Amino acid sequence: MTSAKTLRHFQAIWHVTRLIPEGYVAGYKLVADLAGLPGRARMIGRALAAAPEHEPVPWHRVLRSNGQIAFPAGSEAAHTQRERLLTEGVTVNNQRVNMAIYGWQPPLATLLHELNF
DNA sequence: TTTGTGACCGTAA
DNA sequence: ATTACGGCCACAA
Repeated sequence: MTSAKTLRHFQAIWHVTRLIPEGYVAGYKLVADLAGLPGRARMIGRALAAAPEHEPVPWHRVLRSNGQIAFPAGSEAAHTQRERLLTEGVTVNNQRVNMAIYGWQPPLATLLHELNF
């Protein structure tokens, strides 16, 4: 199973993901950075896939840094993610979201707190 | 143990 | 706009 260390990382990732407001999105890199895992964006997808159901995590608000839905186009997961985003008012064109419009900018206070400054 | 595979990213052609 | 590469690392085989 997952080591204790990995579980702590996953929990940090779930925590950060829950900070993303409804109607906004964030890239895997930003989530990794805020979770204290710089350079380890690949870990985010794994963590979100393993997110507990009873304490929901808004995984659909996490995209590639360029705004693309990471799941293969046409896949079931990509469909679900698009649906959830549209429900929250986030426009999706061609598997892609305009980050300049919907990209979440963490407040400075949040940055300082999450990065332990 | 080693290897291959991702819900990735930045850089450089 | 696209492709290629190297870095990243948990996980399964």
